[in-house]
Amino acid sequence: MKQEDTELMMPESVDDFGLSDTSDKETSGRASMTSRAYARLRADIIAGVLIPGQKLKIEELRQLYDVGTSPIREALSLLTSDHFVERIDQRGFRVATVSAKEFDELLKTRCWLEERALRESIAHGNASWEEQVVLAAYRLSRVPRSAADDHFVANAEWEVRHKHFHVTLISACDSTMLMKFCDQLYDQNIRYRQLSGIQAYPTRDVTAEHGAICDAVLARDADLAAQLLVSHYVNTGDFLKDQLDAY
Amino acid sequence: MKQEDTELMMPESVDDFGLSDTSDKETSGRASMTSRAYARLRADIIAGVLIPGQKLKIEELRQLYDVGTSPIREALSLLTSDHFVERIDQRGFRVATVSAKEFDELLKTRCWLEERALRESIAHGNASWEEQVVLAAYRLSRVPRSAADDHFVANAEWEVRHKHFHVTLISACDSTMLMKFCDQLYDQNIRYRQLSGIQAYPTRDVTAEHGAICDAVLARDADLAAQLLVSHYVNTGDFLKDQLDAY
DNA sequence: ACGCTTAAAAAAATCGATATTATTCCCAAC
DNA sequence: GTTGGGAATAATATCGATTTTTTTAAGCGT
Repeated sequence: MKQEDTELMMPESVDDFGLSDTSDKETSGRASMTSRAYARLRADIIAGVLIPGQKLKIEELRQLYDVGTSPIREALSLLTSDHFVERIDQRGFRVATVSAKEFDELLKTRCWLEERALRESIAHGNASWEEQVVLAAYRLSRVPRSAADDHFVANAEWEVRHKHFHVTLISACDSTMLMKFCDQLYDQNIRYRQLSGIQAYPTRDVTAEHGAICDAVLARDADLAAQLLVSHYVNTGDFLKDQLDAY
Repeated sequence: MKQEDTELMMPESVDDFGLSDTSDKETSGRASMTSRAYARLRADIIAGVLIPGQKLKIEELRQLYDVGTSPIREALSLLTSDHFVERIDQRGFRVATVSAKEFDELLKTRCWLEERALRESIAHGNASWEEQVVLAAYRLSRVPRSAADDHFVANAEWEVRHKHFHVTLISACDSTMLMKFCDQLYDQNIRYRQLSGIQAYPTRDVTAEHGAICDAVLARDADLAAQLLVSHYVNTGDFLKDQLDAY
């Protein structure tokens, strides 16, 4: 469980969904202006507060987040590399656009990368990794997917644990780079999930799917685990795709 | 041959090795300060002028490249996401460190991603893609690997065409994201190649390897093509690894 | 009314200065 | 001789103002 990411990250807003890994890092109230701007912008983009394609005017953001131009500009530069923001020649920044085509690519690419990462993890993971997987799966199962019983309301704690489960699955793949790519794609996917504005539970039993993946992993059945993981993503993807006509 | 990358890039220095894609973009002398700083810093890091781990003092860079602090800072932020620069808490920036372990991971990850991308390209590429591959292979073969006959001197034109060949191979994979990841890893790899300071030709016939890959691709033999491509990378990797003790 | 040129407004990019934070170095105390 | 405190120094992070560039609007002639 090493923490090699020195990048700036400091969760602040509630909609953050554990995307900025708050794990074992100094979570003191003190944070650089750049980090704060970065975290808030990112959260607002993922949450859909900032609409895809929307112009991001420096002066507006400056006043909104109450910081100078430099931190805003730096945060936007960082978000550009995360593909949450697009920089236009000499015309400033805007929220990254979304499209059904891009979502397809995203889903596909995630499957390719996560499958590879999972297979490597299964091949190389040790006992400690197994335990971490079990623990992450258990913790995820202990929390309801929705914050309300009758209709769907995103449960922040479930989001955090869900991400942690998926990160743990591939954490033994022995490639920091691959893990970072998967992380990036995961976050992109969450954005699409938010934007699709799902209101209803999916009908399938997501918890059972997680359990099945966990079992296959513990049995070191790479083919089965990979197949289950990919279906898990594709199913969720198809579910979202239906609600993604707006873009 | 679409150009979807709106990111800032503007080749300036000679050591650039075609890493910033100058393809069909406005290559006028006019470029933003940020782009210039970005391109030059990047080139200097890849070329090894800026040593791994070296502190990057804003004031120094400001004077060296003759721009204000903001563009420098923004360029460094961008390079941070490219993993060419590391940002340390509140202590500024430094050139990303290198290590044998990281190189191993890099090589491994490249193989995984490029194999997937190549297989997808072979599965989905059309006639136009085939023609582009042939053309890229031919152009690469028309230029010597070394600028000098007796000892090895990097040939900028070969570098450009080599990259273009590899980009073309996977250009039909239908995933912009995957292509970007591969691009990133390619550039990281070039940095390692530069740092290793190779002086001699590799004994194997690199041109022949490219030809073989091209043939397998045209025959739509995915297994063979993938195997050849991976060997190509692993061979080059092993060759470099031997000379990488310094770090 | 339409297109072209030009002026005014808005916004982005950049700069230089200030405030903040880390580092260094010296000196005293143990 | 080492350790700890605390200036002095150096470097970063941030801000507000200035310079360019782009966008909008207006004017003019056809």
